[in-house]
Amino acid sequence: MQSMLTGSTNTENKQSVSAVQRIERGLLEEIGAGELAPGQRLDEAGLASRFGASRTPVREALSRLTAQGVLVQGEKRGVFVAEYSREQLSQMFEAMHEIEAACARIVAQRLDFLSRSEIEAAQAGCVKAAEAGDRTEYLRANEAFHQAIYKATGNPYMAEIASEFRQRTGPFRAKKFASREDLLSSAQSHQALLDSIFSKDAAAASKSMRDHMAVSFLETLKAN
Amino acid sequence: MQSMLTGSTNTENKQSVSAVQRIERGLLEEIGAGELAPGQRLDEAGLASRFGASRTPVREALSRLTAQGVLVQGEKRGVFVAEYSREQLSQMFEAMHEIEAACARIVAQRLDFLSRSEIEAAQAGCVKAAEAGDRTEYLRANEAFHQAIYKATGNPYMAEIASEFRQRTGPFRAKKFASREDLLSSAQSHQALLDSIFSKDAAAASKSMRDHMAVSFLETLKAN
DNA sequence: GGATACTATTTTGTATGCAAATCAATTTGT
DNA sequence: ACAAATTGATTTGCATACAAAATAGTATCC
Repeated sequence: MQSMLTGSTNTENKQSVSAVQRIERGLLEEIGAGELAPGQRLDEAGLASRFGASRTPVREALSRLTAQGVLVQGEKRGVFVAEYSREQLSQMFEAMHEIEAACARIVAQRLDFLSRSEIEAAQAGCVKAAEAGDRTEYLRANEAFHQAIYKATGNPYMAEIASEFRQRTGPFRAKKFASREDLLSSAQSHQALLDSIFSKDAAAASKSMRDHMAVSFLETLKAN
Repeated sequence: MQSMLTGSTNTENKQSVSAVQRIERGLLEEIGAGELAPGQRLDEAGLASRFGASRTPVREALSRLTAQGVLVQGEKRGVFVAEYSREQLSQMFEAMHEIEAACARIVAQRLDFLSRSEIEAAQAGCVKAAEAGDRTEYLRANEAFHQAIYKATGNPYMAEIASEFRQRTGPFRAKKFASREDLLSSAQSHQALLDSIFSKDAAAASKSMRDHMAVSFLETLKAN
């Protein structure tokens, strides 16, 4: 009778996402999408009612996101969506720069067939979105592209920190890509990077990624 | 009258550390010192009574440390001190490798007088501890040395992730340095690195750091 | 004797309540 | 009229309580 309620099918059970996880994911999504702007204050009670939970899980989620650097604790009161000065943005991008370049170097040295397919598929998605001029779709495809590269390092820790920085800079990068030309240009830059990687030239791969990131940084600065 | 009690002098007020912070720091310290070994299970209630607090702040601290990767959630029940297989250790060190090398490269390009003094002071501490054969002191000095380099990058985010990896690998690296020779050798390796950095040779600095880290990794593997 | 089912205990996740801290606003004094 | 102070309203941090989940232990049945 209540067996239907107590849990979904045992096979493939998605381990009944805890409220904390729901809230954490939800917030990340909203921040990533720019719905919660940098500098915005987050009210515990408000979030609690909005997510249909009590303050306790909200608190835990905020805590974790703060530890990840997505949120910051204000001087006195309140938790805020992390907001970075231009100097901080610049420093953050420098760090991203280094990490992404390291990823590219590693991938160039260690690429296997499966990863190559995945990366190529992701790039195909980027090209398609760029040609269609679909900005939203390109943002998603671009994300997948970079994630594919991280994954191809075969090193979950590299992937982890790279993803973390991506998340932290996400709200700022989200303002990029004003025109269809920007999308096409970005996709082209991807292709240059892939050429280096697929030719297993670690130094060239690293440099291509640096170039790509440098452009990305400039665009981001312009947009913020 | 009570002005003495309500707060220490308003200048330099240490903003009355919250219980969460006390617990978080305490756990980090114990883990770093190896008192809490990798794989050890952490009991919420136990920690609560041990730190003289309730489960709520303990929970928050555990949550944050989990987000930082210092702790991991077990399959079903319990939070554990992160424990890494040899493969995972290897991957973690590879990531550290890359980050530390990037730091060295940046520092070589950007070294200012103050940072140089700080690094040299830290290195002096390492040499002194090594010559004295004081392992405990060397571990501390070595930590200070690496932190000085991170700081010298002028990039808090690079410093942050580098520190994070240092923290995560800390319990494993702590088993290194069996003999006085090991200490001296490590200090010598530092010196080579500094020579590269001070000569502003970014490529050489990066390579020196890689060499240093490679040795560190091998020693760590042997000890674990 | 071994396996399965049922109960009990430990443990986690969430809710609520309360006290201390911070911010805002009104009032008071000069 | 403006600065300082006091009061009032949010809001945070922590503690406790309770319910659901999971493991361990026990008993029962074959």
